[in-house]
Amino acid sequence: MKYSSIWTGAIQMQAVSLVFPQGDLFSGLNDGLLSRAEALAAVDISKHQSGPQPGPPLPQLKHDMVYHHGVGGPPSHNARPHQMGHHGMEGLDMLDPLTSSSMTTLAPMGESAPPHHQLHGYGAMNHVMNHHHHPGGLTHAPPAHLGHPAAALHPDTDTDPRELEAFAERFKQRRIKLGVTQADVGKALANLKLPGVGALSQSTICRFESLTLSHNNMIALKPILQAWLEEAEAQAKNKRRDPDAPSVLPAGEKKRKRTSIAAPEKRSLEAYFAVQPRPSGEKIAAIAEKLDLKKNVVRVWFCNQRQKQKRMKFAAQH
DNA sequence: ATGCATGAGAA
DNA sequence: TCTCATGCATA
Repeated sequence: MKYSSIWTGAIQMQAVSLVFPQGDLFSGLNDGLLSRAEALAAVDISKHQSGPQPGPPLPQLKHDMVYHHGVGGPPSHNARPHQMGHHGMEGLDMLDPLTSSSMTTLAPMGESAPPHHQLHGYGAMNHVMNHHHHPGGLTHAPPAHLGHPAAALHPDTDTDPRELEAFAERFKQRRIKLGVTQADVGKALANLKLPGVGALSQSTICRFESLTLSHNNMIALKPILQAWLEEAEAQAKNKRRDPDAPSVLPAGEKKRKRTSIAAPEKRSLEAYFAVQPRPSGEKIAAIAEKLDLKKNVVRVWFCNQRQKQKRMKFAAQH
């Protein structure tokens, strides 16, 4: 068995705050520069705030809060700046995956150019497309109710992060009490037959409970899950359940293969991300080549990374 | 519980 | 092309 921890040796070292000309690093995109950017970024990254990007206009500069895992814990959120796998000196003294190109560590992503059939077979997708207005930019601070509660009337209460957090917590507990799994909830949602609401995956339910969804997503899902919870508890109370189980398990669908990015490459990507969260297509291509990854893989990685930043899990928000 | 991915819709 | 909501696959 292999139970290797990715954070190979958390070599601690003083965080050296290096300053470097960011412009040069990416304007050229040379091997050396890339490596250097990676190395420097790896050390300097402490907490980047997505400031106004010089490139594309960001119409929806929302909040980007720190997140951390460690769900399942009490509602007490801990404030803690997230940190990536800090490794420090590899780029400075040694270990430079880009230039030395001796990354013989592992390369599980063997598919160089397979007939990528992107089918993901599964024909019951239902999107809870809700286009709410954005929280405006921040995660908090409901204006001011001038006196009356008005609980379910306006978004103030519904969008309150603390309310969501509280609900998620309650939801999880009661769900467990009912002896229902996250996957069960997901499927059961379809049985609720609420307009536009179908089944959801275990992933989504899990993320809801752990608040690892975007603020808007949380808000959209809350009423749905709340509805399920009430229904489920009602049935549990009556102790009855009609044995109608449509278990129409899909026969055999093609399996999607999950490419896994090795630790060294991942560290590089994180370093690049620290200096430029939104690299252009060309830069992505260059990075992909350097790391010997498919361009699409790199692109998607950046997309997902950006999404992560926007997730909930407001640590020091309130 | 979370990493990598898809797809629709917005820019 | 990016964002956003979601999901499959997997640690």
